[in-house]
Amino acid sequence: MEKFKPVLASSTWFSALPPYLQKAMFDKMRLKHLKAGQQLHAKGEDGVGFYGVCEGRLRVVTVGVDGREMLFALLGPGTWFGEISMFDDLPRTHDNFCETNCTVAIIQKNAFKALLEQYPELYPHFTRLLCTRVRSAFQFIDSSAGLSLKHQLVKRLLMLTTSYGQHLPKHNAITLTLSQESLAQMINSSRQTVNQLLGELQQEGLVKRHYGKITIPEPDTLFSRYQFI
Amino acid sequence: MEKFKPVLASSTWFSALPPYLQKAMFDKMRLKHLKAGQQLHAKGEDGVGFYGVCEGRLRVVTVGVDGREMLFALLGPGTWFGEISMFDDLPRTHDNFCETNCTVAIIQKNAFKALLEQYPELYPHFTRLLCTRVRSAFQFIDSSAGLSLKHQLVKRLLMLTTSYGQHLPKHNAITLTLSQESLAQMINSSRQTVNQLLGELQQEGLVKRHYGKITIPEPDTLFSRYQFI
DNA sequence: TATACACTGTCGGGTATACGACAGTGTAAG
DNA sequence: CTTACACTGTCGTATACCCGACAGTGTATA
Repeated sequence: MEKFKPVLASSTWFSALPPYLQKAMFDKMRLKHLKAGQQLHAKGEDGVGFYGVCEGRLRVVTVGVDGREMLFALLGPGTWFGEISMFDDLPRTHDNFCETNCTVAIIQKNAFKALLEQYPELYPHFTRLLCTRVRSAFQFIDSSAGLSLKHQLVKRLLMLTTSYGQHLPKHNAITLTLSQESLAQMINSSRQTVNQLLGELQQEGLVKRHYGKITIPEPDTLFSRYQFI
Repeated sequence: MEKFKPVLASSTWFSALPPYLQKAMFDKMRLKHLKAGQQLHAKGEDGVGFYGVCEGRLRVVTVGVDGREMLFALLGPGTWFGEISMFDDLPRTHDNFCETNCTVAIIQKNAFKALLEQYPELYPHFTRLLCTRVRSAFQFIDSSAGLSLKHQLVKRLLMLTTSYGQHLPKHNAITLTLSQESLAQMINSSRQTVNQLLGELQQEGLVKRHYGKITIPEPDTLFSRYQFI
């Protein structure tokens, strides 16, 4: 447990909590280990807790009426999630699988509510968290509606660089570990089309394709080239 | 002012507030009148207040990089909005225009923060509101990603019936007042295609097309036919 | 080293949908 | 009644994208 505290505290959200609240939350946590491929929770289930990723990577997925599954987000170490069902007592919004072996910290619903009761000053912090959820959902909508696939792709790449590379200086090269297939699922496209578009971006010198990886030499350049116009 | 209180209280969110909190909020409100076409706020502006619609209808819009604008939501009487910028002090997320002449109630940011300070028991109510925002954003994403246009269209129609017809029994016919053009903007499609798809739905007996209106004789039937499968 | 497997790169045909064009129809104002 | 205008209904063409197919390449395991 002790060894994961720095990871959990690396979240920009969590690190804004005053130390005594961080401690209060740590005290309510329990660890859970999951194998690759295992499901943490399913869409429609009752939410049983609030989670933080200690190690490994989780896939957040929605499955459309046609059975195709869309990759909604990748959750890496230091990511907190699952608070929505804690506040409105409604079912989970997404399916959630382990991509690798994972360790997650859990604060059970009872413990969560007890925390809020004991420390009502937590509320402003959670409203902040909810606001970031809404804003990233809106950003997601912007990026998946009405734009050409190429723009969608670029936007998604930039979202991935900021969520994974937030501790790094932005002007450094960033290498994303994900297959073209996964990228395609994120923008509801096909692997072949993604390959094609990445090829174009590579010719423009904005990305490099590797086996199972994509590197972005200068995220800023990619941003300024495609975010506008 | 007095005459709009019942409208503002008809919101399911607001009506869940205990009477003394409703009164506290009413006391902080001021009315503002706007002409058709006028802009209430723009994406990127600082948020100056929390709003409630008294009369008229507002259009919430995002404009993509290609300049095409997407209709995000229609806000009718009894709708509350604008709380996100109140909590995280970041810019507004969308453009916001009056479709008709409108009257809106405003709680200025200062007054809003004072309210929260005086009545911290408001927090759980606002977390509830934020949760509904996140959930409806997720629903929006589900409905605009990876589904056939026909499914997207049906989902959007059903969303519109629930947001406008929430006081009516669900099994009654509902008539939506919006052009096929507006519908097309909502799902990032073209008027012609929407016309075509509505034609198919009409042949299936699920909707009727009128001049500037669409009626859905049995929302439940439409739901059960298209929400699944 | 050999074998299996996952991922990438590329081609070509099929399809959904955008978009221009134009005629028809409801509605409002003089 | 006439005129203007917004909205609807329906073509045909162009095109972006999906998807099957298959060869090539990186990575892991025995």
